[in-house]
Amino acid sequence: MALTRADVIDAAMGILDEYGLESLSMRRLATALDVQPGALYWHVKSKQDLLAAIADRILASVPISPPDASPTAVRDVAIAFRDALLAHRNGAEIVTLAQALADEPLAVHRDMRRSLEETLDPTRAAWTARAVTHYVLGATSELQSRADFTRAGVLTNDPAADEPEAFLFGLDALLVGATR
Amino acid sequence: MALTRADVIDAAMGILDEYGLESLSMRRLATALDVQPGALYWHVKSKQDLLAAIADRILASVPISPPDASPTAVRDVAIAFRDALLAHRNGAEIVTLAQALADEPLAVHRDMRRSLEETLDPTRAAWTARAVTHYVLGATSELQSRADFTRAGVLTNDPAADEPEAFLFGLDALLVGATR
DNA sequence: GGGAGCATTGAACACTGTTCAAGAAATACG
DNA sequence: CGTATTTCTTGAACAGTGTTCAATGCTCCC
Repeated sequence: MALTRADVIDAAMGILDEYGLESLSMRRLATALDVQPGALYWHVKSKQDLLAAIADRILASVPISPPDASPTAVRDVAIAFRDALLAHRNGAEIVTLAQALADEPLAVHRDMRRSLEETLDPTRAAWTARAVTHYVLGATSELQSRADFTRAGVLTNDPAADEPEAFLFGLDALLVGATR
Repeated sequence: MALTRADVIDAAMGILDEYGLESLSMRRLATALDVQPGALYWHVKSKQDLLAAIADRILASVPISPPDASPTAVRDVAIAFRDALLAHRNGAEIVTLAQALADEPLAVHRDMRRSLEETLDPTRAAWTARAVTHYVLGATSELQSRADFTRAGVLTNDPAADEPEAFLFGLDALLVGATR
């Protein structure tokens, strides 16, 4: 049976979760699929294209909040955003990369922005959504890269057991400060 | 005259500012210094070591706030932090990388934390300093990567002319929310 | 002048992403 | 059925990456 784009992305996410982003090379992916490296380029335009597809998959589990968003909708979305990133190794790094290369903002960003427009003017809503996105990606990136180093044994340091609490503190501070 | 570690870092920053991080390879750096690639490894342990040194240089211009820090000290430091990042192409990306690989927090982070301890308990001060660091790095990273794409012509989109205002809005929101 | 230590070379190793003519396999059509 | 067409894969190569290391040059001090 012939390879599918979905197969390629599936296999890529498998390598990602098991061995990490730094091990995800086109050659390794090809080997995992029992195929020559060149074959991948029929299903995927480039490695960046592949990473963008992976980012989409990672973010697919973030629910879209309903139009009649409650005041805490943004908070909930941000938490779901973080959870989605944490569900896959190097999730935050990949989404950060993909977001930087995309010309459209992330769906989760637009969602938060829309929710915020219920209580803020459009400009401030946009600014706040951007701030929350940066904060979530930054905090989660650091957490995951520390986890990577701890795994590799180069960091014996405990990777912040107070992280969930610290994350919520910063998130709430941002939201309270923006909507005060 | 023999090469110096400082020479290597100087040349690296020259390439960085003129051609960007993606062009900063050890071979290109060696060529710029009229030297074989292997010679660099006498002055620099690895490329990561080089990037860490560059990150230090980038952050060297951020002043250390005095011990008797005023209430707005954190805000000033965060602004100086951002300015330092913006002073060099891909500054935010490099510092993010270096920070992830370092086992000690950034000096600017410790500085903000110390200032915040004048008005917050140590735990919240630490959380807030981390949040601000993530926010500054995230916001500046996005700004600079958009600038990169605009330079390359792949993005005709205007890279957010309201950026300084948006940045300050998010920063103030975070600080007000954390110290309310 | 000779020796010690600092600095550089040149070549190689093991990778990386990507391209592309050529061929194989599957599908559609007369 | 056979042929033509599209879909997919191969194998090989290209141009680059970070890094290592024996051999060699250079400089400075005794």
